[in-house]
Amino acid sequence: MHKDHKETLLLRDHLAKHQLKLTRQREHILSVFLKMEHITAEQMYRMLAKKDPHIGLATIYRTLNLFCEAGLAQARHFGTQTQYDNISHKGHHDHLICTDCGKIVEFENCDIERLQEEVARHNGFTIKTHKLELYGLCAACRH
Amino acid sequence: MHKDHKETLLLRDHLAKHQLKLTRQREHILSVFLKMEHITAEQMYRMLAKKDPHIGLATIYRTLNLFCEAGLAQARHFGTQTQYDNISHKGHHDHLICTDCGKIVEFENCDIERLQEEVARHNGFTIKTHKLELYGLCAACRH
DNA sequence: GTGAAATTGATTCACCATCTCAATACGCTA
DNA sequence: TAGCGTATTGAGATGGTGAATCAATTTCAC
Repeated sequence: MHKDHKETLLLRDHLAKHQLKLTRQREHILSVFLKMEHITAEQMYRMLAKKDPHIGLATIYRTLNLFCEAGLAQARHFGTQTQYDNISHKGHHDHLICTDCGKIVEFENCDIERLQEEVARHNGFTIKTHKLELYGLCAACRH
Repeated sequence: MHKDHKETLLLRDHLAKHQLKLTRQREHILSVFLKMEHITAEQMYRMLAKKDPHIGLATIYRTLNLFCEAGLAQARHFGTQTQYDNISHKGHHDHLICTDCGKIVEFENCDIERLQEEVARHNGFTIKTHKLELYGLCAACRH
């Protein structure tokens, strides 16, 4: 008996509800996507090139947007590119960025997240995701 | 006696320290920028067209990036465009953004800022600035 | 299996931001 | 304030991301 991921079922469900079809390409893209916390279309393209060299970039963009509509992914603009975050990876990371040497430290802080929820509720918003970046000097560059 | 904005002095200081020059274009762009809380290069271009029709888009992009380096502005990618935020509008650094209609609510939360300092100190960083964006649905778009 | 309808992928397109480079403006020095 | 070295400008070219096009192909309900 073959057991599918929760996300696979979610996708099948979305496809069925919208008269969409399950294709070889969509399966391959999903299987790569589920392994990653976040990915860009270009990254996906390079990763797929090994197994299935003929999947076009257009299909990847379309499919990642489909994942967003199906509730599996979330698009986030980071620099000039779009990152597609895997929603099922709940551990969000925020970034400390050194403006001098470019070093990046990832962190997570529950108290901050709780306060964010509070702010959002106070303004009538329901948060889906967030981006927090702290810019400054790391210990090494302060001297 | 002519009294300059704090931001004008900050810009002059940055220019002097980096062997850069104060030009008519930079002055015009600064004067428009200071009136706004945030602006895109395109918006700036249209606003300047009235007074100084021959300022090129390239110059606007270069100058807004210069403002970022001088600590006057902060770039933020929203949708496909880049917003340049006026940092001097203190207490309006952070944003609640509706992913459906694009509505932006600005907020400030001292507790969050204090926790950010704490996280930074814990990692040996000294914060100069930060960027916090919460994405979700506003009250109207939730239904 | 058959056929209507969705999907694919090579390519083109649209858009934003940056780069190029000759012409020009700034500002230091005398 | 004139002269000069250097930064800046602006028009256009360039690059890079993501979306649109459309003929050929694949899926799936029957």
